[in-house]
Amino acid sequence: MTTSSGPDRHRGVYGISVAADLVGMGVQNLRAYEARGLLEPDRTEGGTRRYSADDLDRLRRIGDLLDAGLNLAGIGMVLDLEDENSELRQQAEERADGSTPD
DNA sequence: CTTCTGACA
DNA sequence: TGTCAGGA
Repeated sequence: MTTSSGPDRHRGVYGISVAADLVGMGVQNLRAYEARGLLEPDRTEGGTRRYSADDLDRLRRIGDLLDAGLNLAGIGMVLDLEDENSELRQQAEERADGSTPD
């Protein structure tokens, strides 16, 4: 298990500067997205943002949606719908035990 | 690292 | 509208 680490998908430990570098954006952009409600990274005791791998993936989605011509307001709605759709699909998977409609 | 304000494409 | 830049 190597130091019994929890799930590494969420609660990742990425500082805002490293997260901004990974997504190729400025730190100010990441804060602007959070101000618009596009994502909500974890906050440490000192108030520093902690971006997880899931947050990094969401930041990349923001860049793609921005390139698609959407604005921060529209991106927030899309992200919210995508998150809801993912959850609905997961619940549907639990009900369909081994059906695999595909 | 945080937040705010200012200016630019 | 979104991004970049500076200063506190």
